[in-house]
Amino acid sequence: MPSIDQPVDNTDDKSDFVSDYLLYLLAAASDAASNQFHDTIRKAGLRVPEWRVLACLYDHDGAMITELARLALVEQSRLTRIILQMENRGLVYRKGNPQDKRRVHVYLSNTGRDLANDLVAQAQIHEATLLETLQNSGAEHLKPALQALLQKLG
Amino acid sequence: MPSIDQPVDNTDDKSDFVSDYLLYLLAAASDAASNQFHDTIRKAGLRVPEWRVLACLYDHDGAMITELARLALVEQSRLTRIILQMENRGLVYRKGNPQDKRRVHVYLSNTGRDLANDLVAQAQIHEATLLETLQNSGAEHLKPALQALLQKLG
DNA sequence: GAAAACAATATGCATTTTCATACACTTTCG
DNA sequence: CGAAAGTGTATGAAAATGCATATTGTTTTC
Repeated sequence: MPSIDQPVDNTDDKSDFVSDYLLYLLAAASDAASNQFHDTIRKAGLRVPEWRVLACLYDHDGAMITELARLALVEQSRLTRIILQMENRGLVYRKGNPQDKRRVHVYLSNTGRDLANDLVAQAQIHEATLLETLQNSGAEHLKPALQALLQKLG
Repeated sequence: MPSIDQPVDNTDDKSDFVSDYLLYLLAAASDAASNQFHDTIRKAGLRVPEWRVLACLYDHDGAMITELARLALVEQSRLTRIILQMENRGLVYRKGNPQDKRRVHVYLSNTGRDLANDLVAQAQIHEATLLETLQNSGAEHLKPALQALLQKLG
C-alpha cells in the first residue's frame, strides 16, 4: 500500500467528457476487446493489420487492393506494402486483371487459407467467450447497433 | 456504368465472417464514426492522438504520463513523445512530482485549455448530430453497452 | 479518335511508431 | 540498513506509416 500517493485519479470515474463520449467509447471498447485477441494473432506470427487482411480475404478472396484497403480499414499505400510482405511470406498472391490492367486482385494461398481458417475459428471462439462474459450487459444490442451505425455512415 | 466489371464484391453484403464479427464491427464503427470528426481535428492543427490527449486532459488535468497513455489509448513511449511535441507547441506543460521524482504530471496550458474547450464543444455538437442521424437504429443502447463492456474488460 | 478527366496501384521520403532497454527513483524484504 | 525487485519515464534504432505524387491504364467528352 503506497503512502505518499494521492494520485490525480486512479479510476476513470471522475471524468466528465470522455467517459460519456460516443467516439471515445467506441475507440476504447474496440481497443479493450481487440487487445484480448491480439495476443493470439501475434502468437500466430502476424501483426494486427495482417490478420485484418487475412480475415477480409477469408470473406472476399480475390478482392482488389482498393476494396481490401477499405474493408481492412487501412490506407491504400499501406495496404500495398502489407500485401507485398504477405506475398513474400507466401500467405497471399497477387494477380492482375486482364480486363483492366490497373487492377490487382489478391488471393489467399493454401498456406494463407489454412492460417485464415485457423484464426477465424479461434476468433469465433474468442467472440463467443467474450459475449458470454458480457451477458446481461446489453451486449445483445451491440452488434445490431454497430451494424446500423455502419449502415448509416457507410 | 462500367461494362467489363464483374468485381468480386462491391458491397459488403456477401461477407460471412467479418460483417458479423464483434471485434470487426467495433473497429469499423469506431473508424467510421471518428473519421467524420477527424477533419475538424485536423483543421484545428492537431493530429488525432493529440486531440485524444487534449480531451483526456480536459477531464484529468495533471495526470501522469502512464495514466494518460492508458486513457488516451496510446503506448507509453509514444505518449512521451507526443507530450514533448505538445509542450513545444505550448499546449501542455510537464511538472515533476516532488514526492516521487519518477513521475511526470501533464497539465493543460492556457492555450491548450482554450483549444480543448473549443474542441470538446465541437465534439459534443458533432455527437449530438451523429446520434440524431442514428435515431431508430438502436443507438440508445450503444453507450450503455459500450460502457458495460469497458467495465467488464477494464 | 484524341485529349482530358478519372481510376488503381506503387513509390519516395519525411515522420511516426514500436520494441527493447536504459535510467532514475522507490518500495520491499531479509 | 542495503540489496533486490518494482515503477515511471525516456531514448536509440529499426520498421511502419502517411502523404504527395508518379505511373500506368481506362473512360469520357467533344
